[in-house]
Amino acid sequence: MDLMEQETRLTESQPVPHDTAATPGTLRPGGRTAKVRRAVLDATQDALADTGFHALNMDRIAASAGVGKTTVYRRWGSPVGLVTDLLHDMAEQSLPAADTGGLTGDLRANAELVRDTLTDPRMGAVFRAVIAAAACDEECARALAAFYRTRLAEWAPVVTRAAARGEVPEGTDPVELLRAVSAPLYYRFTITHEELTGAVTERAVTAALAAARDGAFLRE
Amino acid sequence: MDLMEQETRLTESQPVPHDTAATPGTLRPGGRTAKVRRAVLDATQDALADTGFHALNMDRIAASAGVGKTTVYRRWGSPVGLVTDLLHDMAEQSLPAADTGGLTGDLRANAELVRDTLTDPRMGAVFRAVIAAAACDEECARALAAFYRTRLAEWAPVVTRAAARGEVPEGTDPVELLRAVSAPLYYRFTITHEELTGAVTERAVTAALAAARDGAFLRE
DNA sequence: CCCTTAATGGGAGGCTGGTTCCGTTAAGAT
DNA sequence: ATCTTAACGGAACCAGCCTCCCATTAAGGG
Repeated sequence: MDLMEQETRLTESQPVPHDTAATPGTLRPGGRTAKVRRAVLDATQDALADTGFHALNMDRIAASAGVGKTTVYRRWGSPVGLVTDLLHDMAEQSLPAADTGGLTGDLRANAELVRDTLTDPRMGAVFRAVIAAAACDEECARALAAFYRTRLAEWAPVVTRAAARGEVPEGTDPVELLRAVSAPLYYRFTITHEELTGAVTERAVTAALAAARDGAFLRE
Repeated sequence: MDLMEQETRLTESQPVPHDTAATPGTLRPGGRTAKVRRAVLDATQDALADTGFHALNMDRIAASAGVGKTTVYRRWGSPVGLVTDLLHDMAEQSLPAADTGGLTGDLRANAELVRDTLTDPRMGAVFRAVIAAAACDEECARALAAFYRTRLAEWAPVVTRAAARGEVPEGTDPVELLRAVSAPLYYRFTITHEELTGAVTERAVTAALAAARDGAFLRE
C-alpha cells in the first residue's frame, strides 16, 4: 500500500507546483472521477460476489468497469485497496434501525438483518471477502471496524430506549449487547461456516437478552 | 484441492501400474516424506507469523524449508493448500480440557485458552491466516470447521458434568454453550480487531453462563 | 541386499499480474 | 470562453509465480 505517503514528497523548491497527484480522486472529485469510482466499486462487488476475494484481480476489474487499468492501480493500488474503499463506500450508506416497540422485537429485527445480509449470495460473498481482506491488511481492518462502529451506533438507541422502559438494567452497554447478538452469527459465518438458520438467529437473541437482563453487559 | 482422495486408491485389480502419484505423500509416507511435510508446515507457520497470509509464497516456503519448490507445488498446490494442511496438522495435536470442579472455572479456562491463543503473536497470525483462507476456499473452510468440531468435542464433557451437578439446566447443549463463550472473542478478533482484554474474556463467560442458566441453550 | 518406483529437486520457460511512460481528456479557476 | 493541470487511458515493459521436464534419491517389498 503506497497511497499513504504524499507528505514526504517535494519538501524542496519555491513554487511548490502543488502536491501533484498525491492521492488521485481527492483533489478534483468532479463528475468523471466520481463516475470512475462508482464503476470500479460496482465491478469489485460483482467480482467478489462471483469469484471471491482470492480471485480479485485489478486488470479484470478495470476491464469490466470499462476503465483504464492504470487508473485502477493508481487509485487503489491492490485488491485489498479495492476492498477497503468498497468498505468505506458501504459505511456511507446507512439504513435506519428498527423500532418495534419492544427490545426483543428490535433485537430480532437486528439479528434477522444480519442473517439476511450474510445469507444473501451477493452480500454474503462481499462480507467474506471483506473479512478475509481485513485479516491480511491493517488499513482494511480499520475500515471494517469503522463500518461496524457506524452500524452499531445506529442501533444503539434501541437499547437505550429499552433501558428507559426497564426491559434491561439501567447502565446496560448498548453496543455490548448488540455485539452479543451478532457474535454467534458471525462466528458461524466465519469460523464454522454453518448455515444461518432461523433457530440460530432466534437463539442468539434470547441468549443475549437473558445475559443482558442478568446484568452481564453493564457498563463499568 | 486434491489432498482428499486417497481412499479411492487401490481398490483395484492385479497389475494396474498403480494410480501413479495420485496424491504425493500418501502412498509412501516414509521418513523423508514426513520430514519434508514437517519442514514445510513449520516454514508455513513462520511465514504466516511474520508476513501474514497475503504474502504467503510457495517459492519462499520451499526455500526456507530447504525443500525443492517443485515438491511444494506438487503436494500442496497453493497457499490455501498449505494453510489447509497446516490446519489438519493442528487438529491432530489435541490438548485436554480443564476440570476445575466448577462450570464457571472451566468456562473461564476455556475462554482464557482461546484468548491466549489469539493473542499470541505467532498463533494469532496463524488463525488470522486460516480464517482468511477459509473465506477463500471451500476445502479449507471444511478443515477449519473440522478443527473446531474436534476442539469443542474435547471440551463438551465440562458442560455435561456441570449439568449433572445442576449448574445448568439438564438438556443444555454443550457445544452451543461453548460456542457462546468463544463467539464474542472471535467476533472481536475477526470483525472489529479489538484487543482481547481480560474484561472481554470474563464478560464472555458470565454472559454465556447467564444465558445457559436461563435455558437459552437447551437442545431441542 | 537388491529392485522397483514413489517422491524429491534443479532449472528452463511461459504466462499473468503489476509498473511505468507519455499522450489525451476534462474539472475547476480566472 | 480560455487556461492550467488533475485525472484518465493505451501500450509497452518488467518481474515474480507457477509449470513442465527430466535426472536423482531413497521407501518399502521381495
